[in-house]
Amino acid sequence: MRMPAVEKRTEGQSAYLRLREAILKGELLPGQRLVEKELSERYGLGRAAIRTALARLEQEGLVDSEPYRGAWVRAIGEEEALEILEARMALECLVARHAARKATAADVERLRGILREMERRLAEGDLLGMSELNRTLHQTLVDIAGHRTAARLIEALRAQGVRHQFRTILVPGRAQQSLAEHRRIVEAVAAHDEAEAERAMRAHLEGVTAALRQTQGGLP
Amino acid sequence: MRMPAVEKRTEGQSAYLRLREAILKGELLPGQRLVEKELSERYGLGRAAIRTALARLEQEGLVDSEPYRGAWVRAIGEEEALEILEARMALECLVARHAARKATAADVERLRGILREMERRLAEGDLLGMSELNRTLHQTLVDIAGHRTAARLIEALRAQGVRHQFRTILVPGRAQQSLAEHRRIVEAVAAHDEAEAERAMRAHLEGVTAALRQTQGGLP
DNA sequence: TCGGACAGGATTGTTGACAAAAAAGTTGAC
DNA sequence: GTCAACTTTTTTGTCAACAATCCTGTCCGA
Repeated sequence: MRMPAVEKRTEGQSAYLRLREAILKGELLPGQRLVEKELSERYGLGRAAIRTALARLEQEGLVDSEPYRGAWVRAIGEEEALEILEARMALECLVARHAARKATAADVERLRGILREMERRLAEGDLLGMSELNRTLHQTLVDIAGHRTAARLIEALRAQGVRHQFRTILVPGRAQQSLAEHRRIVEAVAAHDEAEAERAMRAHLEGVTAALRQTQGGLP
Repeated sequence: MRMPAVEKRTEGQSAYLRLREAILKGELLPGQRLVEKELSERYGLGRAAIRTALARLEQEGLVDSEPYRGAWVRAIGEEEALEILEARMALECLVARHAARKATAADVERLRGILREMERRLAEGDLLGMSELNRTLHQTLVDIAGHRTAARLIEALRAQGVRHQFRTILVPGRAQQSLAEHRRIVEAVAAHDEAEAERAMRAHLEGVTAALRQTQGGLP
């Protein structure tokens, strides 16, 4: 599904993007029923488009459905959230290796720029900004790696795990630690050291996992 | 999408399963146009069901489409085939570790049973049977691991890579090597040795990768 | 009081028609 | 023969209506 600029989108494409975003942003909550007629009215799109979008979102793991009983936002439990992190770890280590192999000087500059911005945000106490840059840094590594298959899988996992991961930013000291971990990854990539890049990525995601375990039971 | 027994399926579910199978089996070829009306007539299903199935298959990576221009079976090139193997390697190593941690005596017996059957097939020169048992063994490891997220991802990757992997069975000596590699995995799982299970799985999939490189350019 | 039967309403699944867009074919000028 | 403009055909995208199924509430009998 090639995704054109806004003006040229089909209703089906708009429906998919808007519902996906609503789920990722928490406007549509885990367990919430997704009634076609209601969504159709809310988003001003036809029912056929909504149905198609729901099918797509279901394949992506964000929605569950049953014949004649409808669809709902899939709830990701604690156990699955950890599974998602483990799968991400496996794939992001692969990406880190590839990025270390392929990074150009410009790529490294870009990564270091993001690190500097992260430092700035941390100094301002802007945890949300940090979280957003965290994502930007990971996405940049994926871009540098140029491993499309891993990129696709990581994006789907990120979408599924986003609600759980969000809360790790509230763990005291996690932001500082995260910055140090990211710096280690970037320096390994800059040095074209594949094994160190993998170890650094693994350590980082183990830190995320630990933070997640620390916040278990406390969904915002 | 809970998948009920045949009698209770919606047309949408039937369409998805039948089209998916047709793609995996090579009845619908890479690059082939998937025209809704034609598929509707061929499979005796409504156009709406076909549309929904195509959307699902597209999310799964088996189909590509463009607005107003239709859908086609996605062609997986050599480079992507290797990417798929790399991503599988990352995830199947994770699975091997989990299987090594969790395997019961009954699980190990089951794995050894599959190995014995593979030996039988190899002795008979039945490469197709070997290939099928190869898949059974991997699936059994995934079952033992009980890591649903990895299972889902591996299944999608398998579906995408199946056409390329199929030709590795024709590489001289690959079947014998594969059996030895599988045996090493099973024994590591039996010994609850996570690190060895991971190493054995990595070595196995590296063997698959090497076989694939050996056959490059020669799609059947 | 409790459980089963039934009706009505809500929602999903399907169908067929029409709108919109792209692909293919035709025609005429150079 | 080539190319551009135009027309026709094919196919996808959308819509509204109807069919099918499930859920909920009510009623009645044991």
